[in-house]
Amino acid sequence: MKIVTWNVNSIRVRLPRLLSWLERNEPDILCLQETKAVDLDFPLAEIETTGYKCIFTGQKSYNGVAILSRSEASNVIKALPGDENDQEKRFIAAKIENIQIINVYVPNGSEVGSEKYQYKLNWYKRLREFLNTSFDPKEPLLICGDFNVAPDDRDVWDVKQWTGKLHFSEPEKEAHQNLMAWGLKDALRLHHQDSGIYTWWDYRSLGFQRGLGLRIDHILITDSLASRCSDVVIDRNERKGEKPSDHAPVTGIFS
DNA sequence: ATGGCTACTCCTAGTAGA
Repeated sequence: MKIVTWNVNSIRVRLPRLLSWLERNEPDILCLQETKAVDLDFPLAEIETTGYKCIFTGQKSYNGVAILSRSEASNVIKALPGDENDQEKRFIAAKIENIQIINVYVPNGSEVGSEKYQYKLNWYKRLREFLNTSFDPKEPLLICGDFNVAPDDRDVWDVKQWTGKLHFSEPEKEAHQNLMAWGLKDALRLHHQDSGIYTWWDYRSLGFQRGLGLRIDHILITDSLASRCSDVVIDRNERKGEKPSDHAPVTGIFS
């Protein structure tokens, strides 16, 4: 069973690549972030022709999340509790194939110390509270997405350069650790310990060509799923060629 | 030393991303 997270950076621009990727990789569940389309503009018909079911919530210009799946999703939730009126569409969750799936696009944070940075830290905190009140870490639960945090020194291309910077500041890393402490494991780190494994590369600065990236897209799983997880693979090839997203798809493989 | 690109919008310049 393959469960994927991919920040597509506009589902409309990325649709040809998305459809091609689906056909070649046949994931069971695909969590997308930054769809950047209101629900009326979401390319549902094109996706449904592939045979995938799809749930989504979007807004104009920014954010937006979706889950594609082979089998039907149930218990769909499209906002964190209390955020039902928040314009920022960053959260979608559902039960699929007996696994509780939570797909998130954590706020970027803009600048350390800014209002948006506080919103990011607070968003993390509310996500943790949602887990506390809604689920049990003994359940098979997977939370994935673009977390906009590089968890440790191995996940940035230059520790010295990134120290204290957005995505790698101590409060952000603590917020991420606090989320994990609910009872989650970083699926990729169950299988790979190397530094320099990235999921995002800046369009500017030729980041990809120079090997300068960050690992900010994660698949976090409870123990009962960790025991079923045989590997996590990052599709770096998808960052190449015509009109790539700046993020690569990250695939968790489960028995 | 800087900044580079991409995608968005009541669109051709300003905002945001990370």
